[in-house]
Amino acid sequence: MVTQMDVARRAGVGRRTVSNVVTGFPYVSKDVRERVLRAIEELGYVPNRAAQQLRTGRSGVIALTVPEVGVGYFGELGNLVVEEAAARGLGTVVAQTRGSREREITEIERLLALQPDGVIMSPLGLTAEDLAGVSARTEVALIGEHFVGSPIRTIAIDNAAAAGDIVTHLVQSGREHIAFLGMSAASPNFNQLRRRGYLEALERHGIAPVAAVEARDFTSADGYDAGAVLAARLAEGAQLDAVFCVTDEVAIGAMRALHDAGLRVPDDVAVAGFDDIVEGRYANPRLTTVSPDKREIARQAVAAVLGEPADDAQIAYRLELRESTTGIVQPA
Amino acid sequence: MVTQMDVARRAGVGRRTVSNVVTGFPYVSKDVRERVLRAIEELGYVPNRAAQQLRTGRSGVIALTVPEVGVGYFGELGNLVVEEAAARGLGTVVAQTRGSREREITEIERLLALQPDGVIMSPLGLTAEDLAGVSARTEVALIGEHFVGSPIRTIAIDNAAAAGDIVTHLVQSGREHIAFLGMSAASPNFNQLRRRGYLEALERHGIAPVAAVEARDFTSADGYDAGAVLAARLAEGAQLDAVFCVTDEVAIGAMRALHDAGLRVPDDVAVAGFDDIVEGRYANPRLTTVSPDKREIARQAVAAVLGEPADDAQIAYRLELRESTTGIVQPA
DNA sequence: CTGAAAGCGCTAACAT
DNA sequence: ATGTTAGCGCTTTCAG
Repeated sequence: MVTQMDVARRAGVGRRTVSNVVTGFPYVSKDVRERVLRAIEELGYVPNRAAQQLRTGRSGVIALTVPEVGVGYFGELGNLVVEEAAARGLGTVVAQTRGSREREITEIERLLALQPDGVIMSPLGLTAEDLAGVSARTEVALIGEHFVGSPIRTIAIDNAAAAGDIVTHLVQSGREHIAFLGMSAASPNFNQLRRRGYLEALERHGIAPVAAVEARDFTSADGYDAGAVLAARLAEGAQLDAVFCVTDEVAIGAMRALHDAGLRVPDDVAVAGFDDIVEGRYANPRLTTVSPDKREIARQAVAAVLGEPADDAQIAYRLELRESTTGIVQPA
Repeated sequence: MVTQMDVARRAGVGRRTVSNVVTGFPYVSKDVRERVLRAIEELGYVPNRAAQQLRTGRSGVIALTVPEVGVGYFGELGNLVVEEAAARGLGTVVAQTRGSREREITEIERLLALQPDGVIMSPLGLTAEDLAGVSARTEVALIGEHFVGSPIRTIAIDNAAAAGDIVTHLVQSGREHIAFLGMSAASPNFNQLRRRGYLEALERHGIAPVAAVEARDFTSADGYDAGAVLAARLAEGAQLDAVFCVTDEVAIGAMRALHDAGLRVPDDVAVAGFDDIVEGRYANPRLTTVSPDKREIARQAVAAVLGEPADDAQIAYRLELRESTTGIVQPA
């Protein structure tokens, strides 16, 4: 193994200087820095993480749990977190929890065993108590939804407000029979917030909600099934001209079901989603959705978990009004 | 932070003794061991990984790259590797490569930055040269397919032989027009091996291959599309009574397409897959497949990457003859 | 069976 | 701007 000392000898400098170069300490003459860099290159020196960690007390690794890795909203967010961490010279270890409390707990334990500097979570099944237990052991930041009453730092948009905005958009485009397509009351918090935003917005506009259609979960398949139910009700004469889906994936499934039932989106039924996943941008028709500033969420989550002072409490979002509600095709 | 010294003081023993207890050194009196354990418990002592690593030179972490995590064959295998490693007290960091060489390289770099004790890979796009580069930097074991001409330790079944066995099963159940459904020649090695096994078996039985149908990739969607092509050919009068699919996922998609086209499996067309993923066991009809001993693959891969002496070179497999080729329903 | 002590490779306080 | 040095927490040789 090549050590700092070897590099120092090769470059004809002190060990301290090598450390300075490696850690980016400013006061090193250009000439010396280059000599050191060359020696590092020639020797193939790689700093020993264990030694760094022992010395600094930081492992340079953060942990991340998401329900699904590499797919949909959390997949995109996860990649951004990994990128953001990498940009700060941090490694990221990721675990996929599938949203069940049990798996969330076992995966967290696995991650904690690696003694990361902090963990970013998108818990779906964990209780406030579980979270308190974890945050007693390491730095924690939550993304995606606020845990009511939890003191843990949380990075999220205002889900209810965003849901309200998109419902308002539907109303203003002349829709009058707007259904919510999501999970039931006993669902993750974000689902409830989005549903509440939907209900409150309708109330503000003096419009009665259409009987809700329940999705089992948040996959496209669930959206498809629920969309099929919706189509059947329409065929039976129910009034319906718009659907607000709890996530883009559900919306994409629902659009497919409506299409299969011979309905046109948005001519017969407008469809809106939430999260702005890439699949929605390339769906046919392109999906109207709420677009949270994911990069900013990732940035703040990493900052939060490193104990950096809080930025803004709330993350920005904007409406992406696309073909599935407007009928207007725009380039992706 | 609670250190070994704290525990030693609390238990009224030397530091060495604490270390002995923690590392499972045998010669510690039962009495002392219990005192130490109690002190550890009371103080909430957790050994510092960085210090351990610095001392022993081992990080206690292995890395794993798979094309997809948590889904299908590699998902199941990945979970088994994680389990196997955990049983040995090792952590596992996993990266998903999606099978492209580019992603494989970036993900490997990310993992290597964590300085794991070794890496287990299922490379799909890497060249032998890439692999040599990685194995120069750390212990490497390959799973899933043999890289021809690579000296790197590989854990795999005999893909060609297994493919031959399953084709022989099809022939012996009276099928005469057997198609291969997989990728083209310019495909990952395992695809080529399975295809070759198929061709050689047919030749042995004196049966001409049916014009191959090409799948774009190894997803169920690809299988569905290819299956639809097959169904169309059949409708046009082509001779076909069996399909051997390169993977279970492709087979499941193909079965769905055949079903949608009004064909019965296995009455009209028998379908066989490869890998024995759980979805196949619950598919309708249940899928005949080659079942590699995944647990053993995981075990040997972990052993190999830790530099333990080689076990058996070749992993066992067996044929799972199920409804999709036999017509006989058996409990899953 | 247990204690003393060396030292893994690195960073940072201190000195120059 | 660069050199000297202590010590992070642990495992392990060497003595007892």
